[in-house]
This record gives sequence, structure tokens and C-alpha cells, in this order.
Amino acid sequence: MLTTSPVSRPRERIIETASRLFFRQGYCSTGINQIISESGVAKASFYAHFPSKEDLAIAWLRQREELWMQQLSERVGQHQSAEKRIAAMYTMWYDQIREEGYRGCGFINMAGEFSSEESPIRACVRDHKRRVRQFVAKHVLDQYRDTMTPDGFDELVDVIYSLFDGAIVQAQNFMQEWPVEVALKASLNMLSHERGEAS
Amino acid sequence: MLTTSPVSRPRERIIETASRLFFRQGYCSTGINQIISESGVAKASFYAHFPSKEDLAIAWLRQREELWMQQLSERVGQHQSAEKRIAAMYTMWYDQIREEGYRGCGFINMAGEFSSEESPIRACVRDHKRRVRQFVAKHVLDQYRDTMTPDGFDELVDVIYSLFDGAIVQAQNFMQEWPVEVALKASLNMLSHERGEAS
DNA sequence: TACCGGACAGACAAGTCTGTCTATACGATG
DNA sequence: CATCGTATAGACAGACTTGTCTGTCCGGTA
Repeated sequence: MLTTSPVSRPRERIIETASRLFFRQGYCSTGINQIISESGVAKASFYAHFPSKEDLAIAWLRQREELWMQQLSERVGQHQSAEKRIAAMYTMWYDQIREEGYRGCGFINMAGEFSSEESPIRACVRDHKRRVRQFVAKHVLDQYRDTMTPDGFDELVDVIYSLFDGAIVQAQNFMQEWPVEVALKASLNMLSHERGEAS
Repeated sequence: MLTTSPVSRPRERIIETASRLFFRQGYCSTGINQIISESGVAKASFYAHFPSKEDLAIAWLRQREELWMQQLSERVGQHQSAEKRIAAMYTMWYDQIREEGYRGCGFINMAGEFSSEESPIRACVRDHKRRVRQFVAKHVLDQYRDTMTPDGFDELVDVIYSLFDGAIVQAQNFMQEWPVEVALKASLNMLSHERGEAS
């Protein structure tokens, strides 16, 4: 009863397929029919697991959030200094950009398709971005916290994070790597200035 | 013959309506039927002016580009120093965010809905972003060009511009003004460091 | 008056979309 | 063996999509 299926249960297959299609093609441009046919699942099975297409999208974003934060923790956790940790963050994207068909940040793209602020999708995206920002504050830049005022520290985090998101969007736009390289370099520069070093 | 209509010709009305709807609701979520009904134009008239929905979107982006660069020039041109000019750029967005239903950058949102790099829409967006970057280099930060190496100057422009786009996206996400304020502050800080001042 | 470009209204084609439904099959448990 | 949960396939409804086409009307020009 607990182990109904051996290889991959329908729900997993659906989310896996949706993950690929929603990310690559966008939410509106991806139909339920394509999802069920490519995941090899009956339509009735689909609607048994997900009440609607939007619910699937939410499930996908939640899973993506989980995987993303996990990977971020792993990569950042391997380093001690704020500088190397920031570099580790950017390396994550650097690897993604080099992949075929880079599509930027899945969360940002989804937010663009849902105009209503009150949409649960938008809430997912907000939560994600908030969590990443908190991660940067707690696990990347933490060693700077006590070297400055609380407001100054918050601003530092905001800037580092805005620059990060800006680089992701620019890289998506131009389909090139330089925005990420430049943003990393600038972030490290900002930190060295915070430490009071001359440029 | 040349002045066929007194108030507003169909083509203008269509683009005006499309501008509002594409921006507010997104491209995929806006149907031709809504556009023609809200602009008070017959469907046949619509297809007489635009071969397809995508062509309308391109026309809209081109017009938006025009208006945007015009407004940018006007606002930035009123100031002399790089610092005040950057502030003028951010003020443009600051005003937009305060409006009802802020939706971020129309170009970035459109790019998110068109996954293919080769899409003419994507080309429009790339052109726009390239032009804004050039504008920043030529008309905003120009006075810094000779104070540093060419590569250093290019990087400065890229960072300032990435930070700008990052702030726009963050503001759209959180529907708040602080990303713009913080990014402006950080940009000015970066410039003061470039001038070799202590923080 | 006759004509003609352009705009109008709206039916229509052909396909897509989400979501529901029926009917069938299969494996585990009672 | 019977039952139940979960999967399958696929028809179907109903709304919506883009785009075409027919026919009407009106204002300016020859």
C-alpha cells in the first residue's frame, strides 16, 4: 500500500515534466495536454493529483524552492569567508547559463505571467525571494553584520541581492555570461570597501 | 485623404489599448478579441493594420522604446553631474512604482513569455536594453570615462545598469519602493569610491 | 452621380484550452 | 473470490484562441 509503484509514481512524473516545460516554455504556453502526454499519465490521473493547472504550478515552485535552497546551502556551506560564499552563489548561475536553453530565474518568469499581486503564484515567488535574501544575510554576509549598523547591514544585503537578480535577468536577456562575472566582481569590490580597504 | 479621421485613427487606438493590456495582463493572457473590443475596432480592421498578434506586440514595443528613451533623455538632460543624472533615472521608476498596478519592466516581462532566443520579440528587448546601456555610458556616466581604463569604465556601466534592472525586478516582486532607493544609494556610493573618496 | 478606400459588424473555421466523465485494467488486501 | 484504490485510455463539453471572410456603410474624390 505504501509502495504502490516501483519506478516513478505518476505524481513525480507530472511534476518532473511540468518542471521542464513550465521553465522552458512558460506557464501560459504550456498546456495540460502536453504535460500529461509527455509524462505518460492519463488526464484523469492528473486531475486526481492536482485540482488545477495552477495547483501544479504551485507544487512545482515549492519543489523548486526546496531543491534550490538545498543546493545553495551545500555550495555556500563549503566555504568560510563571505567573499568565497558569494562566489559560490554566482557559480551556481554560471553553471546554469552554460547549459543549453538558459531561461533565467523560473520564479521571476512566473511572476511576470501572473499580473495579480494576490495570486498564490506571486506569493510563492515573494516567499522564495524573501528566503534567499534571508539566506544571504544569515549565511553569506553574516560576518559583516557586526562591523556596521543594522540598517547599513540590511542595505548591504539588499544591494548584493539586487545586483544578483539583476545579473540573472541581464544574462537571460543577452544570453551571455558577462553580467554574472561583472556582478560578482562588483559585489566583492563592495565588500572590500566595507572593510575600509582602498580600491 | 490624408486626414481620414479626426479624433484617433484605428491604428493608434489599437496600439494604445494593446499597450495597456499587454503591459498589465501580459501577452499570452491578452486575447485579440479583448483588444479589438476595448479599442472599438472591427476585427477586419485590426488584421488590416497588423498581420498578426505578434506583429502588434512588436509595434507596441517599438513605440514604447521610443517614448521611454525620449522621457529618459528629457529627464536626464536636465542635470549635469553623473550623480544627479543617475538619480533622475531612478526617479523615473520611483514615479512608476507609486502608480496603481505597477508591473515592472514591460520588456523584461515580454522576454519572459517568449522562450525562443530567436523570436523577434526577444530581439526588440535586447535592442532596448542595449540602447539603455549605451545611453548610460554616453549620457549618464560619461564624465567618468576618462578617469579610468576603458575596461574599467565598461564594467562600471554594466554594474550600474545591472543594479538598475535588479532594483526594478525586486520592486515588482515585493511591490515596494525600497529596492529602488537602495540601488540608487549604492550606485552613488560606487561612484564616490571611483572618485577615490573615503566612505 | 459614380466610385473607392477604409472602417464597421459579426459569422465562421479550425484548432486549442481546461476540466469532467465513462469505462477498463491491475495489483494488493480482506 | 470479492473489493477497493489507483492507474489507464480517451471521448466529451464548453469556452476560448487566432485568423478569415462576407457584407454593409460612409465620407472624400473624380
